[in-house]
Amino acid sequence: MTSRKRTTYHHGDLRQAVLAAALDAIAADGPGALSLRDLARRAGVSHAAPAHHFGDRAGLLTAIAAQGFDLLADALAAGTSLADRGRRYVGFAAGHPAHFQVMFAPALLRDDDPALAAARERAAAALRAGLPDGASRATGIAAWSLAHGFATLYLTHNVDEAVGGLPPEEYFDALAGFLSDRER
Amino acid sequence: MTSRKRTTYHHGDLRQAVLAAALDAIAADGPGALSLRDLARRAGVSHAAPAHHFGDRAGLLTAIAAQGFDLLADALAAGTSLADRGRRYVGFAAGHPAHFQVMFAPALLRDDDPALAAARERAAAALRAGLPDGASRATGIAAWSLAHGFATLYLTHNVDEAVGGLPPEEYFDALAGFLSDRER
DNA sequence: TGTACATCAGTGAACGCGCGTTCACTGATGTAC
DNA sequence: TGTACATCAGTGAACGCGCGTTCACTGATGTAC
Repeated sequence: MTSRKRTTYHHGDLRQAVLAAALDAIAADGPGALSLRDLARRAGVSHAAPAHHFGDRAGLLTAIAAQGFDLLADALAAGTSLADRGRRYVGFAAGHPAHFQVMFAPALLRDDDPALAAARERAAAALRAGLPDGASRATGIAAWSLAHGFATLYLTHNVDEAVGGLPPEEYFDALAGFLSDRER
Repeated sequence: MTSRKRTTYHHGDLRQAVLAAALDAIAADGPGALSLRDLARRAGVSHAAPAHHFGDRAGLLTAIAAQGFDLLADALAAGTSLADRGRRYVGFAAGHPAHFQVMFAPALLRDDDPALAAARERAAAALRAGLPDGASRATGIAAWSLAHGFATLYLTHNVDEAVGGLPPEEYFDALAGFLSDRER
């Protein structure tokens, strides 16, 4: 998302450009390294401009997290089974690593943001909807933990060797088989 | 770990004091917020002192991660079964949230640090040792993912409601039952 | 079609702040003799 | 037991830097008439 030189005074879609720059920066260096001035530089815009759209760092990260939960909800909605939703969960994390990191870094977010809460609830509903009828709450948490744990270990390079070059969601198919649908 | 007023010029064990202050700060605000000057303040010591022991922020966080992997290896070593090791994994995360966060934040660490690599390998060996004879590599990754995912979701307050006030490792006992020991 | 005006996005200079780093230093400790 | 000396931990003043924030501004856009 390197910006073409602007010829007009107005950017056109600075909000999107800043979001995209932020996702790049987070994927490269983690969310801790983010500064609004750096994003302005990346977007080719004056240093004070990003604050116009997001207020501050927490506002920007909160917007990213909300967008992430929305994307996750969308990805899960098309799932056909519990295992398929797990696969999609992992695919989302691998495809949107910056979103995923920020979504689960509560110290960086404005937890009281209504858009964030709404998106989070959409995603939670999509997760619940994947469970077979009559499944216990623990079943859902086990499935979520398995997918979330694998996604996290994958993103932190703790399972590179086992996964090899495979798309991680394919490797996850094998893992999903270990989850029995009732307690033993 | 609020420091008593020192009466001697030398601190005695500044290294430990800085580590303890760092763990407090990380547990409160996440590892991104950490600064060496702040830690010096918390430890009641001049601002340049922490650099004496750790070099810089990455050095300090790397030391914390290495210590964390050692503690994890110790905790796992006493485990008696795969489920018990899962329980201990979760107990470790809940009892050492700052260590746990830092251990799995590769962007913040010096990945080439030999002490870190050694501690990480100790922990990995302890994880592998928990598997039944002849278990597939996928079995191990499934078990690790389940425990790691639950620990992460717990620490990020995503399963507060389900866990209630229970120690999370107790709640995890129920989850471990969902993991069958062979692929279905 | 033209003009006036409100609104909004982005600018750029200025500020104060906390940070990491450097460096000459000082106080404490341990060891050699 | 005493003294000299090396080593090491911690000090504190100074520096330059990037940051967020503020503010008066300017350029572009849309709407009313």
